[in-house]
Amino acid sequence: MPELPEVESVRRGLEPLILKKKIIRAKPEPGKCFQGEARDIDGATVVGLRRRGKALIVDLDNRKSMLIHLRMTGQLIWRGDHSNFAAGHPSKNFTAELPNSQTRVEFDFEDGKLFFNDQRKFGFVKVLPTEEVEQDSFIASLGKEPWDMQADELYQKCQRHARAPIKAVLLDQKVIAGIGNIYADESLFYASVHPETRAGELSALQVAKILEGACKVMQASIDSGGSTMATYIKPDGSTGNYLELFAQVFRRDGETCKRCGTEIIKLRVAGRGTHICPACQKQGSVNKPLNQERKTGMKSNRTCNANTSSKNRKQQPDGGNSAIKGVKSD
DNA sequence: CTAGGATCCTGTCAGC
DNA sequence: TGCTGACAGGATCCTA
Repeated sequence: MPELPEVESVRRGLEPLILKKKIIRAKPEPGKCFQGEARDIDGATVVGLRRRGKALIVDLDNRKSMLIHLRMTGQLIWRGDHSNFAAGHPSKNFTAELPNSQTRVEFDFEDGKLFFNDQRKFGFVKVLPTEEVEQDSFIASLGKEPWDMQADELYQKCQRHARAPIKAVLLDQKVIAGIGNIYADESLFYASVHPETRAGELSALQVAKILEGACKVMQASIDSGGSTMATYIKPDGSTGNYLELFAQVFRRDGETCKRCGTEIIKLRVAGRGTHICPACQKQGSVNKPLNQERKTGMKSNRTCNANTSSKNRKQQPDGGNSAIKGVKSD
């Protein structure tokens, strides 16, 4: 499920491949996945690739732009004469023969083809005048990028959504842009906050910690390439899960917490599958944050908090570690 | 106004 | 083996 780091990986990966290149022809499949006029793209040259939240914006030299949203299962796959690149929702399409049944738009360039694939048709490519991109209803309503947001600003927004579970607030793109289900879970684990905690009950310190977690986890994911072909297809040709590179809780239910060894569990919060360490993220522990800590000293859930200073926190637990669990290596 | 549920869509997988 | 239903979850729409 492409979130901010995945879209940023798409942007960075595609930029050297299609910037200043001419789109000879756009071939959209009929349906909602393509909005606007394909002929506005034909013959245009790409002059910029931008990202806002989870949206990718491709600017063309004819004052038109393409607003691309991958939603849940979208992918952008480049097949060039001299290069290949794929990113977005990891799937067999990264290496499959294209176009296929999931191809929604095909862009013919002079030296390659770009495929917009989307299994579930939730994503879209929208062609509109460049000057109208900022006024697009989705773009205009987006909150700030995590790294542009101050902790107290997020705290104020939490107060505004005081009765909503913090996870729902984090997923709200109007509050903060780019966080999806994966990074919401990871950020909350980082901050040792239970996802069902009402946003208004969080201390300013906890909100700051959540924001710090979001920035760190997403940055680490961007640095490792997000869900690109390179992270999905292992060097030996087998398919792995890019989440293994950084996920502490997401989709790790049944496995043990890397901090305390407790079994990760899955629950449903805000209508989403949600993964937590029940020991590190205790519900209600937020109601008495500081004074209880001071009184009782190191409680069990406090030990999980040990990585306040990122010093002892290794970026990537790679190197043939135990994180590689269900992946068949045969 | 907010919170929460249904909706869109298709492929996968568990269970019968 | 083959069918059915639950599930995946980003954003929007609708309801209370």
